Amino acid sequence: MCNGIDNIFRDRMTRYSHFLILAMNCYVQDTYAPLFDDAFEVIHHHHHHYPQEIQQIPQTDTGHQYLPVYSNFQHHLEAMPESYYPVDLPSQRFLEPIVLNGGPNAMVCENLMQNSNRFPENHFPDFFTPRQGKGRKRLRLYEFLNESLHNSEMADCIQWVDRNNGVFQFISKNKEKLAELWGRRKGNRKTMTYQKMARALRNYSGTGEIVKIRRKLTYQFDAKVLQRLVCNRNGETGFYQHFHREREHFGCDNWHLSYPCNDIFT
DNA sequence: CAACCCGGGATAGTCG
DNA sequence: GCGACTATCCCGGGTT
Repeated sequence: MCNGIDNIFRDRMTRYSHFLILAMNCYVQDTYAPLFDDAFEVIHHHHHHYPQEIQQIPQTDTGHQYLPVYSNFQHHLEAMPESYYPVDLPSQRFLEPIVLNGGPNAMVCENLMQNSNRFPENHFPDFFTPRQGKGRKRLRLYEFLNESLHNSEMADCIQWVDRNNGVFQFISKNKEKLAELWGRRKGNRKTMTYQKMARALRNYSGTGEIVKIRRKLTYQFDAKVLQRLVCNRNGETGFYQHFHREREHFGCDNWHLSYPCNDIFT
């Protein structure tokens, strides 16, 4: 990476220092490896030239590093000042969350809050929003719909009518919500609507991935497409497998507060 | 009449 | 830079 870019990132790397372990935690899961390749190249370079700044990451006498518990990465970074996840540095794993209420840790709180306030608004999501850049296959609408159909939390938006034949139906009340999620997932500037999403679905009629059924809000996957999607899911390559691995990995009920997939991927 | 459906056509973003 | 592909966006109009 060139020096110019490195200079641009220099200040940012300091700001993000306490966030890096979180990023690395994702990195080792391999799902987001492409997203962080460049970032870690910069970090590595930065650490070589500015080790004193990286060392500003607060650390405790237990050898653990504290990361603030964040919520709502998607639009605004909100650090909760009293809740922190200790991170075991060698393994890069989150430990049980703790509450810091002053004492020797007050500095840690203050430091983290100070840093978190310096995060540029709407910049954090850039790190976590799964881009569809080089080397990553673009997410297709029908793949997103298939994902949603297998997500119980989306049952109020989309449901199988005849699962064996790939027939599904949008729920009228929440179809706009699903469309909005699709738009956000793609990183659209404007809000996706059901009407626009349905237009994209109608485009599939030409290629055959999905066809319209003569019933309200009802569509059908092509048999071959459906088979391929099932194979992909069984191959443990889908997002939700990753989603659940992360949940187990963090080993805590409120893991989503520090790694809010619900927001990231919607 | 509202909700849904349809398709044309311009435009945008990504990828090879 | 270019073309293919896919999706977005807007629209007018048809159907249920």
